[in-house]
Amino acid sequence: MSLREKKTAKKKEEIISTAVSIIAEKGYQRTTMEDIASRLLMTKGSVYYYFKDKQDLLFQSHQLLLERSIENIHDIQQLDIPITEKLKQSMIAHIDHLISEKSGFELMLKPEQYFSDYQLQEIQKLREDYSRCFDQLIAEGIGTGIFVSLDKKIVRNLVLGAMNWITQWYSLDGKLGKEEMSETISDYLMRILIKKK
Amino acid sequence: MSLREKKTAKKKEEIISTAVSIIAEKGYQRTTMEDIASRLLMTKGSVYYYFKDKQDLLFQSHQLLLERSIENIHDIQQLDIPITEKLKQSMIAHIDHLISEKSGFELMLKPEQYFSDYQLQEIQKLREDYSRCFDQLIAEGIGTGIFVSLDKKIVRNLVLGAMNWITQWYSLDGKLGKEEMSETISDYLMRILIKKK
Amino acid sequence: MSLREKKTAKKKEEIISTAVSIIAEKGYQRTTMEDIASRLLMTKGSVYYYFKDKQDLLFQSHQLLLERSIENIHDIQQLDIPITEKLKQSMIAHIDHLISEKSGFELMLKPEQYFSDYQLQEIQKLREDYSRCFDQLIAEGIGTGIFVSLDKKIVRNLVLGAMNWITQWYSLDGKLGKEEMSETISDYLMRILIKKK
Amino acid sequence: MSLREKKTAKKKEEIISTAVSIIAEKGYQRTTMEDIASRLLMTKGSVYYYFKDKQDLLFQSHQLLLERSIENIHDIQQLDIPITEKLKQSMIAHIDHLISEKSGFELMLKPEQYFSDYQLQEIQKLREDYSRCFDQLIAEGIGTGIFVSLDKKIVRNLVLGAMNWITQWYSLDGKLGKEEMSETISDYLMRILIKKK
DNA sequence: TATGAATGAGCTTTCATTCAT
DNA sequence: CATGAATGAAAGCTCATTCAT
Repeated sequence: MSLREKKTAKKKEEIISTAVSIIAEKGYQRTTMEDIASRLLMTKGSVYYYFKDKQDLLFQSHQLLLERSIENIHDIQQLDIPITEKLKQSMIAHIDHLISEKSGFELMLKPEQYFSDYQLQEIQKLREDYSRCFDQLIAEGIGTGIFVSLDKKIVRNLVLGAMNWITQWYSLDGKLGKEEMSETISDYLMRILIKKK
Repeated sequence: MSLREKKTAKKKEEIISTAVSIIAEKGYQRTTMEDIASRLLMTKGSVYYYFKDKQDLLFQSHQLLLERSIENIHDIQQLDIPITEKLKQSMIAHIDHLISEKSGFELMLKPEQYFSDYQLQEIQKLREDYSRCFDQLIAEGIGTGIFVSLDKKIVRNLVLGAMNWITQWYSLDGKLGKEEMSETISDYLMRILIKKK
Repeated sequence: MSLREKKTAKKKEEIISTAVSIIAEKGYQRTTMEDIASRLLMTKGSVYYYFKDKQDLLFQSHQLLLERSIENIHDIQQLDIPITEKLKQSMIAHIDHLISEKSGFELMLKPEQYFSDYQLQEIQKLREDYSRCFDQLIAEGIGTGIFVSLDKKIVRNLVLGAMNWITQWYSLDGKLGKEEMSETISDYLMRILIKKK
Repeated sequence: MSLREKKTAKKKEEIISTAVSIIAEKGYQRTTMEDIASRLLMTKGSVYYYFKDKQDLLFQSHQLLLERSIENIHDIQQLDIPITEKLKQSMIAHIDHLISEKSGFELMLKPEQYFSDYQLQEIQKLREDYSRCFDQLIAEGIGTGIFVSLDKKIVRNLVLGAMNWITQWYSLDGKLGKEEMSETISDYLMRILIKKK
């Protein structure tokens, strides 16, 4: 990658990161190109130099977030820890990611409204990658007899849903700190899978 | 209520119901007053005869849905069945409501972006009412020693989140029917609370 | 005039009087038929029973006000008092009328914007009638050598303009009462015409 | 001021000047942004690039006109001519300004209907500045014994009112030219103040 | 007569997008 | 590369007016 390309890439990431946070605050529709540009001390025109259009910016933003999430989970899967621990760590990572990015939760809801067919495919691929990570952990747990034998897709969806909802009710000023909260939540959710003696 | 008033009320409900379903499909911002009016074979002007502005229509729609949900739950609470059964039935009712209304999940996310201060208060009141129903069931279960003694607010939020997410992944064309699905999900979620033997 | 006709006439005057005062407050364009109807505890539809359209209501309102002004002046002209006194009284009557009606000063400005050709003619006729009264008084004063021989049309216009402007700056809470104010103003304006000794 | 800024400022003045003249013709409410834009061979959108909204355009227009009027009067006050002459020149300047700009007389009437609180304050400040100029001239004339000792605020208001009304009756096609007319009017109005021998 | 309901033309405003410089 | 300026399509909303009942 040439110096120029690096510079461009860096600028793009800068824009994406700003876009993500504004969109997370205000929602996609309510976020204007002007909002994004002005927070970056740029002009709208410049943003269009880096991104074809608003949707493209959105797409690349979403893509980046998903890729990072997947990396997080992959890293955890490499660790040499018990399966229950792996699943818990994955949950905690998911929660942390959500809270720190307050990421475009909105986009998760109706991606087909925001993305073109091609983009949608890419997004779906990434989502499936992500889901598969969880599925594998669950399957492994069931296989080794540690988890109850439930429908793994349903469990995965329930767990992800329960976690995604957190951004709606968790506020930092509450009594529980971020770490305790993640711990507690993952413990509670693990109860779905853990065998009763 | 006079005949006139009844007719007006009916028309309002008609509009609300159409609005709800279009907003559920396309999202609030993407739904135009024109969209709503034309599906009702009305003109925009007529819709404005019944609702002050778009936001007012949204507010009243959301309010109605919440009120209906609360009624559902209240009805279940009156039943003479064991606490576990009550909680399960409430979950099933919640899921059914979500699926049949495909209701504005979007609005649950950032109500402060959509509603005025006064409206927000009303909405919060209703939401709290609703949450409280679940909290009471959980508290009762813990009190009678049937449920594990977990933090009831957190459990409630996890359960609601897990259910709300359903609209994102559940499609009718799947293998499981609506009833089986609700059953399965509520069973799985009950596992969080049910004591291990 | 039958009873029915009388009732209708009375209702029309009621509407006109309300319309005049709201239009005086808010201006013609900003005044909606709804404003007028609701202050009368009527519905828009009813107002349309009495007046063809908004413009017609405006026209008849304006006409009525002008006719009343003309009557006032005519009455004064019949009095058996010196010419200077007659002119002063006329001024005072004009001022009183303005202040009590706060009447659609706005309409005086660009009648051609508000009225149809036919209506405009009627209005012009009345205005000329009114102006002529003043002109006659001035002409008489000049003829009898009491007033300086100035261009009577110009003087008349200056005097009327000076008076019409009053509504812009005179407020009842000032130090001068309504009567003193009319007195003072007419005195000052008479100075234009009164001969220097 | 950079070249860019100058260009922008010029464009703004261009828009203002067009807006002023259309508003003077048709009134504020009847003037649409489309009217203004199309006379400038622009699109509405472009006008909104320069002015926040219609009201803002109105405000800046009114402000500019007032500022120019004040400058005119200030210039005259600097001249080394007798007080009577100064007052007459000021009147003539006022009349000329009115006729050439046909300025938004409408706005003078009910500014509180058109402007926001902040804007109203600014406008009031300018109006007071302007009035004060006249007041000072009158006061000086009274002080030096050349003018009769009348209430200077009332005289000022009468004089301004008489002049403002001119736009209603003066038409260029009359027998008197613009200059003669201004001369005559100022002479007549001066008679209010000039001492009788 | 009176009215509730409906209509539609017209207006203000927003904003993604383009493009000459 | 960056930007100021311009554009135009679309949206929300208002309101005079009509009309069946």
